[in-house]
Amino acid sequence: MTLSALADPTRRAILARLASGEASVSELAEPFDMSLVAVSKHLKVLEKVGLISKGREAQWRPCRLEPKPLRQVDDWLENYRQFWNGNLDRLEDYAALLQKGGKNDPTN
Amino acid sequence: MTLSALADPTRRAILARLASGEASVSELAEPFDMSLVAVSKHLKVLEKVGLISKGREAQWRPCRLEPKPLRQVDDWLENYRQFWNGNLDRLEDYAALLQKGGKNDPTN
DNA sequence: CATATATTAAACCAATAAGTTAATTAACTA
DNA sequence: TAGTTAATTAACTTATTGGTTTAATATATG
Repeated sequence: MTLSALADPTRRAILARLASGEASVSELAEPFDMSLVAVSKHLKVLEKVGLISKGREAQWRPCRLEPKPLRQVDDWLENYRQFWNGNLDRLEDYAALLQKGGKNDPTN
Repeated sequence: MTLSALADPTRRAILARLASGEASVSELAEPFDMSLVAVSKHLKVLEKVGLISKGREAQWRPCRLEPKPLRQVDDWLENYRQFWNGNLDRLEDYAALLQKGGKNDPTN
């Protein structure tokens, strides 16, 4: 679910924008060449998987980044990180490591 | 692309399997309750984004995990890692700054 | 050669995703 | 109260996705 939400470039751009602070729906929509409604739907997707939360301030719904799902992706990646930053070269070693501390898939 | 490929649980399970060593298409398909053809298509998706590569050995196509795209995801996550492994909740601090009319740089 | 095995290709189908426009709800403002 | 702004809901269209079954392509072996 989280990874599907992250699969869309518009949604990733929204997250990047929110990394520099809260923004309302129309502020978030402004850079994109699509309707406000479309952006609102993207925000709903992000909200459903917990990547953002929305507040209420008069008629605005300030959105903010919620990092927990991203941290879960990071945790999931941990299973594979040994493949590129490790000193290991052989698959058998990876297997041993994964047997020992492998995490299950937290992202679906 | 990469994230869309990772969005499917079957494909993530395939990657997890390949983390413990090469496997043929039918070996990879065995655990799943779907046709071999379906798994073959999943492998094609993974191959297209570079998450796996296929060799040739007689009539078998041994698949192996290719870590580069995963490392790119890891690099992308780096932009957000500050939000959860820092010693302070930057988002809440940033919100507080905005309330006071503070400046606009979340990275210092 | 004939047949079995491993895999891919082609054609098809149902469900989902991403977008649209039009209508609706809610809150502020003159 | 009337009108404007912010955002969501509803209904719809089109493209993509994930699966199916059947057919084709290689490769190995009796």
